[in-house]
Amino acid sequence: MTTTQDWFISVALPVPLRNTFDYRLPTEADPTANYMGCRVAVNFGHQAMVGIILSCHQTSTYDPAKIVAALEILDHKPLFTAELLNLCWWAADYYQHPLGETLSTAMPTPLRQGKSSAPTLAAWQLTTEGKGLPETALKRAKKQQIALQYLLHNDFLLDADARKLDINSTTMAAMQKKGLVEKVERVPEHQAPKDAADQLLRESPLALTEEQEAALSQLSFHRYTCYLLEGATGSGKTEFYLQAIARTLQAGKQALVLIPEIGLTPQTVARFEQRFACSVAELHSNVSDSQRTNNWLAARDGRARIVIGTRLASLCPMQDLGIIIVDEEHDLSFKQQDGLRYSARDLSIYRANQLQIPIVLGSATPSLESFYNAIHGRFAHLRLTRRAGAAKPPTISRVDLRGKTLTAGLCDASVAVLEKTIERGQQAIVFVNRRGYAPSLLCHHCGWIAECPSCDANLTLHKAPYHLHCHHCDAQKPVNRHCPQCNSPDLNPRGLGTEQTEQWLEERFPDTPIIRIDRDSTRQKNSLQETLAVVKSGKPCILIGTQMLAKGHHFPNIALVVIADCDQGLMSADYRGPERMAQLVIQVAGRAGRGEIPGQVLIQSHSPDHPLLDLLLTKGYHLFARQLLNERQTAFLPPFTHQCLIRAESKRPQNAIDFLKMARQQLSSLMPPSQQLQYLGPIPARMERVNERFRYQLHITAGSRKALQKLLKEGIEKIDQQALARRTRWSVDVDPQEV
DNA sequence: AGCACGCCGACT
DNA sequence: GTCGGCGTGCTC
Repeated sequence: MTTTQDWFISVALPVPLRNTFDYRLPTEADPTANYMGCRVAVNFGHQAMVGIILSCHQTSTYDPAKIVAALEILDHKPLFTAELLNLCWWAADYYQHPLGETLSTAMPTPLRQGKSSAPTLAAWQLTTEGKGLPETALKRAKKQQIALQYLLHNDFLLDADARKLDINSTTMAAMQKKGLVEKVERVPEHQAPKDAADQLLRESPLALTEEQEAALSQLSFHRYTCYLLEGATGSGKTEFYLQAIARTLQAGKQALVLIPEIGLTPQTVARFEQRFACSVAELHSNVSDSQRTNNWLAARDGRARIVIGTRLASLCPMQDLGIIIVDEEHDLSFKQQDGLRYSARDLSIYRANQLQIPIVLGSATPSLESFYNAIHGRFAHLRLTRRAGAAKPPTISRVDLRGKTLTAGLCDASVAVLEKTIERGQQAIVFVNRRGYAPSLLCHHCGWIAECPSCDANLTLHKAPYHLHCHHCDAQKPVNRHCPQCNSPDLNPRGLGTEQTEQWLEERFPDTPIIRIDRDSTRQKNSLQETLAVVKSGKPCILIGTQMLAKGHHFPNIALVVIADCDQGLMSADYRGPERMAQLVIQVAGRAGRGEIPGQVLIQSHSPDHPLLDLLLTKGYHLFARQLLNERQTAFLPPFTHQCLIRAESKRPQNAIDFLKMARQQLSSLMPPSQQLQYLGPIPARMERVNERFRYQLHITAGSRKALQKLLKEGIEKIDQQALARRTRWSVDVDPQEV
């Protein structure tokens, strides 16, 4: 006779430790049950924590006398399916991150904190008073009457169904005030909605072009293939996704759609909801914690048929996943930049492979990694070359800035074209890649520049409100009236920011709406959608914005796009600069001329003859990408090699440097440098000091991914054992995006 | 990561 | 005489 006391569970806890911890099963638990993937509350050290049960066994390698009982098992049904657990295990391993923290990042915050995982749905129920009403009551409030009639025939009105009946929350609130209805929590029924095809679709699909049809016919739904879907803006990528998903849903399986971090994209979601009658669950940071939890659980239970979200959605449990779509796969936001530094794209490729399902990476400007994989046959290459409908590709021209006077970042020639565009009643976009008024404040007399006291960075001048702002540590201070060095009052803004262009254009085009879209403007106004309504109305206006504006919004009346400065990408110290520049140019060009209007793109540059820019504009992204790949191959750079970056930071610079020296020594004693393995560092990070902390890094470049993984697995373990490792704040970044 | 324990400086 | 600085060690 065994009791729960004889059973041990291995628990992963959200601590930066690379081992798991054994506990005894709580006495009330059932030793025959399978608790793998369930949360468990435990005492750990001096505090209570929530961990994930990894396994259950009758022996432990830890001294049994020291093992205490876990407090309580928190889930009836595992939060982590075997599939998700395997995925997280892989991620923890590949990205060298502790498993407990990895599992923790996969969960929505309330679940992390131990809140109940019993999924509930908000619903409305009639009160006794409400039940007494005749069906014909509430004639004067149409929406309320519809709700009443529904409730007289059904026990509950789910919030989700209310939306389908076009009844909003104010209607229900009004009825609640009258005492007719009350709010209740309903446990969702376990339906397996394998609807017939005609019930899945809310609208009929668009007719496919020959090209789309051909691409779609290449998809196989019953085994793993990674497809690179390369298609220009407007070539119908989304329709391709929609029809691929429809076929997946018909087969009774779920779809996962990953999109870049939303700057301006509720549109994508709307498009999915418009097409499909089944439930679409959103998972991104604009969804409230409780809603996110509900959606996460709905995905696990199969109630959500389509999950659409940002990179965090890639770590969501799916009951029966049938396809993964990664839209704008080249987008940097798919790589997490702290904690578990995972790439949602790469993780999803692994996931699709494990599940033996298709995955589609879509982009007009594929990342060099994906492009390389497509060329070498690891990915299936699908191409959509034609713009759907009447839209023609825009004309792209370069504006030589050499020797030209610039006003608010624009030269006379560009302003003249802007003017003509507005006169024709059309809309224009001006891209400026820095927010604020000017990236620095300079003393004209002695050359002093306003610097951040905590970072190696200049302070950015903002005018609305008027202050100096550090974009790296967020410090803010009032603008100096006199130079602190020479007391001269002659302090001038230097360089260009979005506010400056906005201000000048407002003076230059007093009768035209000037709309600025960047992180500052969207933070202040919650009414982004209203602002955008002006744009959608099609009336002449000028939009000014950072990259944010380039991401997936569709404005039909944009005739002109001006890129104020594309030189930064060309001159960048980061070897990925040109790739980014090209992606921006092509993406931005896609904003121009999507309706009937022919588009025009002006690229302002001080080096308009730069060979890479020339190649991109005359030969297109494909040949440009091939050229970059050649350069990368010669330079022993990704995707021909694989990199890892070990970062360390400390208030005392020597501390971080010493740690990295030790790390390098440990690693190179395992695998000495060779032609196939290079170490570089410790070297200062691009910005050495941020927020009073000094940052250094060690670069490791390896010819093979396998070798790099082996080195890291063994090396990190050794590094971890050193005393220095505990004193230093350090992290590992496998496949870094930013070097 | 947290948190406690522990051993040295400026304060009521 | 104490409050509190952060170095070191530990967590099943």
